[in-house]
Amino acid sequence: MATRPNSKSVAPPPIDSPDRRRLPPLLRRAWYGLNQAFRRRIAGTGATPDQFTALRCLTEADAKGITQGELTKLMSSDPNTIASLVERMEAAGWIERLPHEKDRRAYRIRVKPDGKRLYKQLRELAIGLQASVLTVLPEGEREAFLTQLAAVADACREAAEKSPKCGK
Amino acid sequence: MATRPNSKSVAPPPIDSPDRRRLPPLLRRAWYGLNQAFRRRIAGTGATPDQFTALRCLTEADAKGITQGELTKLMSSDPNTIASLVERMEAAGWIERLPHEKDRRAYRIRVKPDGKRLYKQLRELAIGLQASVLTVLPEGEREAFLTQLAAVADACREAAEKSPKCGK
DNA sequence: ACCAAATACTACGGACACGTATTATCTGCA
DNA sequence: TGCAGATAATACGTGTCCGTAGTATTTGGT
Repeated sequence: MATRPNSKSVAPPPIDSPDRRRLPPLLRRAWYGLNQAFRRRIAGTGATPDQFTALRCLTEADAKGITQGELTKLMSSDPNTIASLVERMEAAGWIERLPHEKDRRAYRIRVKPDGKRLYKQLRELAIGLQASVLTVLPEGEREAFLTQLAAVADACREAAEKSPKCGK
Repeated sequence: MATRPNSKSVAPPPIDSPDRRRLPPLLRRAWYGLNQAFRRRIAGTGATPDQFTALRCLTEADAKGITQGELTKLMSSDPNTIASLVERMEAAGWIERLPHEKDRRAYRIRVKPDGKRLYKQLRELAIGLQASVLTVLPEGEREAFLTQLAAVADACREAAEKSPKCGK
């Protein structure tokens, strides 16, 4: 779009609006857009995007069941959030919390049959959505893009961990 | 790390975990990480990341003041969310809502002096954070990455709008 | 001029993000 | 062995995301 109106001067005079070049708004737009699209597509199943993410993490992890703390890390989330998420999913009958055999503080979370069925169903929709979104990038660019995004994501996480609630 | 246990077969056997190559988890990790890092860095100011985003949008927009609907689009957000966000910011004395001169349903939102001061302060922190995150990409790759991310973000938004709350 | 449809916002509610504080349990170390 | 500190969850509160529903106002077509 748009020829550049005034190639200011300096080195990076690439495009038009300076707004389309800022990382935070772009990430915000991408994440909320993707999330909203997925939420609407799966609305009929009674599940939410986060619940699907949890099911995916649990399904791909050790079949013995992982703890809430491990799920927290896998989902790049927060212990408090996971606690209530897991509570709702347990109430829905998709997962169960068994006592941990070596640590009486923790649980082992397992996906129940209903949860497995639900996951299969959601997974199809998720795959379709991701594919349709990624087609906006030329085939040859996708891998490199995802690699860069992974590097950025790690940098974001690291930045977050370096500022823990006030200088340590 | 790990050497690959069994390089299954096919063409793209690039890295290890297939997990690091999925768009949704990467976006999630990047967005939440960035958001959390920023929230912690600005905790002392009493503002939240979203409130900063709103201040930025309002500041960069027409000085006459925009409506909540326009702010909703600028923030890739939702009318309901914006309503409560604006309510809190008005209560904090950072913005004001004036009657719109042509549409009695709408407001014109303006940034008050306190809001402008706050914005300047937050902006410094935001710039620092964004810069430090982007350094993980080689200088020469950043522009292309942001361009691709913008394309993906638009695709996500479009996907969301194509699934409006149940087939239209 | 009139009315249906669209639009700007509000009200209410469920789900999530995440900070702080508390309880129960585990671990490391003297 | 004994105990401080770390760790797994929970409880509670504020802010945000967003769906549904309702009110006030504007717009477009007749």
